[in-house]
Amino acid sequence: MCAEKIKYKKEENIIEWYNTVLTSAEVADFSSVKGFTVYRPYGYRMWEILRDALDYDFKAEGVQNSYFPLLIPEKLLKKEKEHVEGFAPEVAWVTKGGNAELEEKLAIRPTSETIMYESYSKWIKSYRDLPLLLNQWNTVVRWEIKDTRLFLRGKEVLWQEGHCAFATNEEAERNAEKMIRVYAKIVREVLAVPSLVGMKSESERFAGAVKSYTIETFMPNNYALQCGTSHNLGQNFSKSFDIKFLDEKNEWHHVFQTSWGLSMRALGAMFMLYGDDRGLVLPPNVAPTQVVIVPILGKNDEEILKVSAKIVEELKKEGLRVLLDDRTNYTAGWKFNEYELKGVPVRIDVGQKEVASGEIKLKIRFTSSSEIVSLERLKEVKAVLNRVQKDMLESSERRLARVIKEERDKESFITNVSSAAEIAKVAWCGRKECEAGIKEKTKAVSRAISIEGEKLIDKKCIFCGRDAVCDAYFSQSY
RNA sequence: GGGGUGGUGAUCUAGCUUGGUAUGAUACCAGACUUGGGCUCUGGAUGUCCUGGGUUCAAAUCCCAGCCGCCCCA
Repeated sequence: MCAEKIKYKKEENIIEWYNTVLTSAEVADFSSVKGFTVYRPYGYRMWEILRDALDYDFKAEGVQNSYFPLLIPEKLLKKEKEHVEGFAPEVAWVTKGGNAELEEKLAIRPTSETIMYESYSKWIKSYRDLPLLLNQWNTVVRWEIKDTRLFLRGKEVLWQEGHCAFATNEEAERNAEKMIRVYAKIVREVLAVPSLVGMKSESERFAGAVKSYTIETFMPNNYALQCGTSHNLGQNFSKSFDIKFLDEKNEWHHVFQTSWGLSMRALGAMFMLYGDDRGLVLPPNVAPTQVVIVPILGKNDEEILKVSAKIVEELKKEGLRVLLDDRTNYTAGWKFNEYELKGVPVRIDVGQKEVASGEIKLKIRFTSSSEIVSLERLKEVKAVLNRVQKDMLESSERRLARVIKEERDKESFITNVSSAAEIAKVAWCGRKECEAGIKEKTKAVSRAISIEGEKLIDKKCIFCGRDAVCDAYFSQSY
């Protein structure tokens, strides 16, 4: 309803552009609680679509949904040392219940490992109870000091967290890697966002994990954005929380665990990647409205509306998400701009011309081009949407491939990473001290360590010159 | 922590130097007209001018104190 003109250009002021586009497209809004976002129906619908796709794959892996409490007692949170040290600075606390001070303050979950694993220790007694594969869709609160960006950085995050327990390290490792690949696949297929899949370095690893996997996507300015993570927790938590099982030989063992999460941030990455100066550009697979029909009224209205309704009906039969905007209090031109702002992938105008010719034009948001389809062959619309989805993904893949550069020269590496001219792929020693040195020089950290098993592009670490043990990607991060 | 800058109907904003009871646009409501790229017209509703104090016949405007926001640097 409030389509204000976008006064900012994406290239000139991406932050203002981003905020204006998301708020005026009615995706999200700011609330009076600083750092907390309101997700409006149009934006929430996209989350639902992404969520359903993920949930489907989780269930295919045998994962079940569950729900654990929002509040975590302080001593429970403190049970795993590294974990609490990692999260302590950004935990929000509840200290009062009604008027009474609580005896023990309660943390609003920054993540649910601790509260869930307390239950796990009660539920897991035998090898027959394993694997335990649970997920929950919820929100977590992290009191980050840095300023808020809709979807990308907020104090309350909508996400899912999966928490699995296994009898062996091998199973846990397989699960952690499997889930990161599920994330990469869904983000790619639904959001048309390509990502780098890899492992986190020691200093970037999740607090309490043995190994962390990540999918990293990239903003238009080449800054990396972590979109999803999957952790092999080893036995760190099972030892702190005493999660043990008896095996076939009647011997006690601590379980091996994983946790993995993907948040709404992935949508933010998609908005950033595809939006333009006219507004959002949504990939068809995540668009709440895939096709909008705008009747051009004036003369022969009855006929025009009849044809419009028929198109809607046909497209719905094809399983498409269609909207007919027959409001009379807005002009056609107003609607054109409105749906471009909202990023609707395909628009069909139905006026006298179309009624007379029996042909309609599909206006494609992503390419700003048109395509003629006969009213008799509306099934083709679906194919057009699929092609748009594919084109979008391919364009981003090409861009990502262009931005990643293999660096062999230290000075060139420092220069190019410092200025965010590229994402550097380098041979690296993997040491914490070395990463700290790189960070000091370039302000960049490692985003992912390759797990694709390709050969090292060089034998010596790009930065410190010691023996390299991995290929790593370095870039500025959001 | 240091420096800068700002706070005016729902939103953006003019007015502030030189005090005289707040301007314009958008959005909103009603009606008419219109609909092929953000129509037009008429009418309407909406203000603790950040807060408190001071000066003055009179303060959005000047003075003092405070609160809040944003930007830059550490």
